[in-house]
Amino acid sequence: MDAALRLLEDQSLSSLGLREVTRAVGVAPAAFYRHFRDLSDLGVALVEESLGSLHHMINAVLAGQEGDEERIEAAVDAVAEHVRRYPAHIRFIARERHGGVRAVREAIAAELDRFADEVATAFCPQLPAESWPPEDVRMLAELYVDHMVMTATAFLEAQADHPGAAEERKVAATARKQLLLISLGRHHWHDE
Amino acid sequence: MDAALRLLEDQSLSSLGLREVTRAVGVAPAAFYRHFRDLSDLGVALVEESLGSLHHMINAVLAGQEGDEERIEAAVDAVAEHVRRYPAHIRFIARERHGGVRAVREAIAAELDRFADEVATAFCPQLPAESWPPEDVRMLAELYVDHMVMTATAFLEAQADHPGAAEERKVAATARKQLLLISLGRHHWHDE
DNA sequence: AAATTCAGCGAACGGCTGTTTACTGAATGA
DNA sequence: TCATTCAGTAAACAGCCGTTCGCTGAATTT
Repeated sequence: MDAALRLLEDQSLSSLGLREVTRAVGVAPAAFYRHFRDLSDLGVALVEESLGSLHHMINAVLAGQEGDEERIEAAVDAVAEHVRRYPAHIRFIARERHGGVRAVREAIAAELDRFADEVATAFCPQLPAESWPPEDVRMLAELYVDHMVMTATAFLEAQADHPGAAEERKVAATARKQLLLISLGRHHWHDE
Repeated sequence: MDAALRLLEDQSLSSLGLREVTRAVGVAPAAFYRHFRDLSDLGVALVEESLGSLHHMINAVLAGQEGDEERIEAAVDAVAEHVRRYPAHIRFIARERHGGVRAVREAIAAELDRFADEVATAFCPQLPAESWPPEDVRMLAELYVDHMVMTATAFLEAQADHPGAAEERKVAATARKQLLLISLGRHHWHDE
């Protein structure tokens, strides 16, 4: 799986060859079948590995009980740190989220749906129930999850194009402002 | 290009074969080289075709001088209609935006940057200049562009999973609410 | 009318692909 | 201790891949 992740840094899963993977590991092609049925099978395994670590990070941020701006700061920093530590994982997710392998796409979509559930239940107690019906909470959670993915890929491109930290700081500043803007909207939701 | 777009509906560009394209057209493999140097060359041509039509649509919506909610309605409807009309185009963009072919990724990023420029200049006259420095206008424009792409791919998945119009209406409702929330945040930007 | 560009042709090139087969030796468990 | 699972092997299979070559006929230009 590590070898595959490395190869997937500059190609997509649907063009990855089985032999290519075994060659990178230093193993006979047939040995692949001892571990995976398919390349798409390997793909869904990589989805679980890649989104598992992100999952822990998200929960940690969600558990913090700070105010709006502190939480935004913590979330953006956590995403930045995660991207710095596991760039290949999140590159894989960004690439295959709409990629050519159906099973992998569906695995990612299901996992991101679970993320949205958790964000929704984390935000629910903080929102006045009379102006936040469940479907509105859900739409807010989806906005947050999509924005997180968006921000993560922006960090990725920043560190790919420009190893220096300048571009990275610009991405962080933009992400913070966008989250602040969403927070403002959230506070004025349904108050005419 | 039409044949390639058709083949790319269920695979990504980096796994598309030159012979595969020529076979779909009914032409000898060597004929490909009369039109494109590479498959990535074909890719950037497809980017221009795909984002060109979207471009016109966006400008039409931006030119409309209605109020907030009317503009949101018009924008979401226009995106929905566009996805219905050119699903393969926008699927291609979603897939290759973070795909395995560098040149294509860069072409898409450059084009979306131009989109953000246009959104920024369209919104600029409506925003009080004292609370909206240029970089804040830019971050707003990027949020809108990313949300548009996000919404378009959501429509795509809705019509792929469920040919009926029910799922599609749900996506539209969510997108409208998210844009409304962003509008609220925009109106309360920097007013403590 | 002659010359030139153009798009396409068939054939060939070495090289890489996924998958199956039967076999091997080490680790594991009863 | 003996049987079984486990991970890996080499070899072979047919088939597809991108690319190059010289040639052809139509369209276009001069």
